Formats: sequence, structure tokens, C-alpha cells
Amino acid sequence: MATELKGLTKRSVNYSAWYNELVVKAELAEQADVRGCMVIRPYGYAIWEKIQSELDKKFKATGVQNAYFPLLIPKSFLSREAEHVEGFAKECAVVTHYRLKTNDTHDGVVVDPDAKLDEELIIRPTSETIIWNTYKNWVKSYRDLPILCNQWCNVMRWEMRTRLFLRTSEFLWQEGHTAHATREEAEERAKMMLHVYADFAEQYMAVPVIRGVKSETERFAGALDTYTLEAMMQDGKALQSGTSHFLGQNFGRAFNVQFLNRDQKQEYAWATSWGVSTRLMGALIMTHSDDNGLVLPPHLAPIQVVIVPIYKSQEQLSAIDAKVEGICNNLRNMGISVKYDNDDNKRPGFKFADYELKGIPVRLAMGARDLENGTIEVMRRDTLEKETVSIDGIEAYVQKLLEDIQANIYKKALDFRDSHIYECDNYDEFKQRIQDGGFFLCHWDGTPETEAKIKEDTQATIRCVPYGYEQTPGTDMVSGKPAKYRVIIAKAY
RNA sequence: CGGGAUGUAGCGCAGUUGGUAGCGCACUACGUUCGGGACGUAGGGGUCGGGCGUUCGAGUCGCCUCAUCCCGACCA
Repeated sequence: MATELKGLTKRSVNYSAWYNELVVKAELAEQADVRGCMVIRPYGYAIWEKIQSELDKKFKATGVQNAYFPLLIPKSFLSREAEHVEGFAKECAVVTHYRLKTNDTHDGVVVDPDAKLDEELIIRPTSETIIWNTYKNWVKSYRDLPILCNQWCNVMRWEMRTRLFLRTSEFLWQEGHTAHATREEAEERAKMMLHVYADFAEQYMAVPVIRGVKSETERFAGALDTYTLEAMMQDGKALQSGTSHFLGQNFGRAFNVQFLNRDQKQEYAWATSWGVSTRLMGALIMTHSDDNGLVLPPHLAPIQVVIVPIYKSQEQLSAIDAKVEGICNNLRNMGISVKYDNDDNKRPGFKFADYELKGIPVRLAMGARDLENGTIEVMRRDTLEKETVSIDGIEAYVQKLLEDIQANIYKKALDFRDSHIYECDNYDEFKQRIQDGGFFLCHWDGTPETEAKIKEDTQATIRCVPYGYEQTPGTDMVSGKPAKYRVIIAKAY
């Protein structure tokens, strides 16, 4: 992959993976001083806000309400659910003290040993435990159900290894936690949220996703079923982009959330949880970016259109200002976000390159020539094509162009993905070809042993049992045993 | 937690056999420029990650330590 960006000198040369290093580091985020944490710059955060607001609308349309629960979780809560604690124990940040004091030499502070907590507190890696401990007080009757809560918050997982946006120690996400009176209702909710995520990924992020179910070993800690979205990045690797879990009665039992059902019997509540994180921004970058930087889908771009004036004198600028003002107003009235950059400190060429790096879908440029001819230059970020069009009807033209871009980058990503999905029935062939990336549809006998062998031999994992693919029985390429269906196998981030 | 590497100006880096710190970009001022990351002139900015040691003298050598990055195992 090319890494050299014109004008960036050596800043760019060091990054081999431009799509998750250069663009992100240069424009959206940077590493904080704390291990594996990140600083999200305002422009990057604007993208996250857009993701938040659009997803939030979709959640609310299904009856979900937002709430907020504590950051700190008593250590004992985590161990109430056996699998859950096992899954997260190795990556928890722990609060042990509540006070500092001045050191002996009076030039710094130390932890006050007298301020040790009786019970340590865990910085939430996820909030099932503290939320279900709260639900206990909310649920007495089937009439109290369902509870459909979501929270937008940060969580912390002290990962061995971090990657910007994909696996940071601290990350922003939303986590939905629902409680239901029946198994069917909970399962339905878990599946429903997967489809909410999938629709969002495809319609807003223009990221095609495969919906499916995780194998037992890849399941969330404490879940009976984990539904997942798998997206393919430009290097052919899979990125898990959203999960929804059917948790059965595990947390109801662990936190004693019982209710009297219609048959007047005590029953444990049924649970789901589902989440997406700032990892989605990683997916966005790694799916669409090119050598000129980020390519944002119009439906998510904080700025959809940027207008750059080209002028030699203040008089010319004033004339352009006047002309552009009307266009800006019209576009805004159509619900299109526009930035008119008449900042005198930067030259046009710089602005062009800069907004391309930022992924602004459409750029309009107006200069003296255009003033004379009644035209304007339009550039679309996805193909970098430029054309000069009449200023009459430019607003409708831009509106249509934005939709074209949205559709085009989705199609481009979809074509790429579909041309890198292969059916494979021969293990030796598989082992060789998987090294170049791609998704492999292979028969699986359903055993963890086979799964482990594939992982050991190739580092690839079973991503999911996919929906939407016609399934025929066959033979497991590893074990030779009969298999009921094909699974998606890929290398993953 | 194993293996590898790196810490020098805001960013990216150079710094030879030890001799008192430099380059590009960025930044400031002025001028010329302005249709694809402009140019000239003049400037500002550094406890060389930290500590201890060797030495007349350490960015450079030794030991310790901290941090970050990359590759694995673990994970959204």
C-alpha cells in the first residue's frame, strides 16, 4: 500500500498501514500518555457523535431508553457469574485506594496506605453485573418487564496489546441491557438489535456486514448465544463490528432478579446485552480510505460539503462570498451540512488536500473564472473526479451527488468483499489461501477441536455461522466428519 | 506475559572515534503569491525519557529504571 502523501514529508512514510495509522493519527485521534488510551480530536469526535445520534434514534424506535450506571463495580459483583468473571478477570483495572498524600520529601504524592478500600472496585469492562444488581430492585412482577435500557459510556479493558480505535484500553461505546419475562422475547430482542446494527452499518457507514451467530468458543462470557456482525477490511481481514448477546437467565440468577409470572410462579428474568464501540470508526476508516486519506460516507460525514473560494483580491473574495452565501443557505435548508472555508490563512491547494485527508464527500470550488461563466467546480471524494457545472441547480446536483457517493462507496466495499469470499473444501488449499486474507465458507463439524486446530495452524478463526447463505450439508475439511453447514473463517483484528 | 525495537524542538528524524545540539515540516514577522499541499528574508522554540556511574568532559560509554511502538498469546 502506498504511504506517501504529497507534502507530508516524512510524517507519512513511517506508517505502513495508512488507513488505521496515518489518517487516524494525523486527523482523528492520537495516543494519550496513558498506555493504550486515545485522544479523539474534535473532528474525529464529530464522527462519533454522528454515529451516536443516528444509532440512538434507531434504538428509541424500538422502545429503548437511555440511562446511566456507575463506572466502578464492586469486585464481588464480577464473580457472581462464573463464565463472566473468567472472561474479564485478566483485563480489569482495579481501584484499591481512595486517597493520596504528600510524600516525605514534599515534592510529590504517594498513595495513602491508610486509605485502602475494604473491597476493591473494578473499572467497568462492561456493565452487566452492576446493571443487573440494580434491576433486582426494579423487578417484582411480569408487569415490570421488559426493561429496555441503554447507556452511552466509556469502559476499560486492560488489553495486553492495543491498536488505535480497534482495541484501546479505554473506549467509548453503548451497551444495551434488557430484561424480559420470557425466553422468546429476549431471544427476539437480541436478534432485533443485531439487525438494527446491521442496517446502520450498511445504510449509514456504507460498510457491508455479514450477520451471523458465534460458535461456542467465540461467545461472550456468560452468553447462551452471541450474534455478530463481521465486516471485511481492505486487507481482507475480518473486523467484528457489533455484537448482541442472548444471556438466558444467567444474570437473573446471579443477581437474583426474580418476578412473579402470569402463572403466579417465581421466575428469573431473561437477559440480553448488545453493544457497538468506537471500533466502528476503525471500520469506517479501514473500509473506505484511500491513499489521499479518509473517505467518509455522506450519511455520516460531519461536514458533507466544503466550499473553497479561489481569489486574488479582496474584491474577488467579496464577490465569491456573495455568490456562495446563497448556495450555502439553500444547501442547509435541504438538510445538508456545509462549510464555507474563506479562511485567508491557507491557500486553496492546501485546503483541497486537507479536506481530502478529512474525507469530506463533496468539494465545491469557485474562482474568478466561475464568477464570469456562472459555473462552479465540483469534486467528489470517492472517485476524486472533478467537473465544472452550471451554478443553476447546483443544490439539487449536490444532493444527488451525495446519494451517489453513499451508494457508490457501499457498492465498492460490497464488491470487494464478495469477490473475496470463497467456498473451500480442501484444508491444504485453505491453509495456503487464507494467508492472503478473505472470508472462507467451509463446512464445520461443530466441534471445538476442529476450531482449535484451524486457529493453531493458520491463526484464522471461525467468525460466525452466517445468515443469508444457502446451507447444504457436507464434510468437514479438517476432521472429515459430516457437517451440517458452512461457517465463515477468516483472520481477524 | 514472551520476542523485537525505539525514546533528541509541536511532528518526523540526523547526531561519526565522547568535546557543550542540528535538519525538514510546523510556528512568528514582513514582502511577493493564491485554479492542487507557494516562495524569499529574518526569527522563536530543546532539563537529549528518568536515575546512578565512568570521565577533565556524556545525546554518545556502562548499569538500573520508566514509557511507547511492533510481532505473538488474550479480547469489542
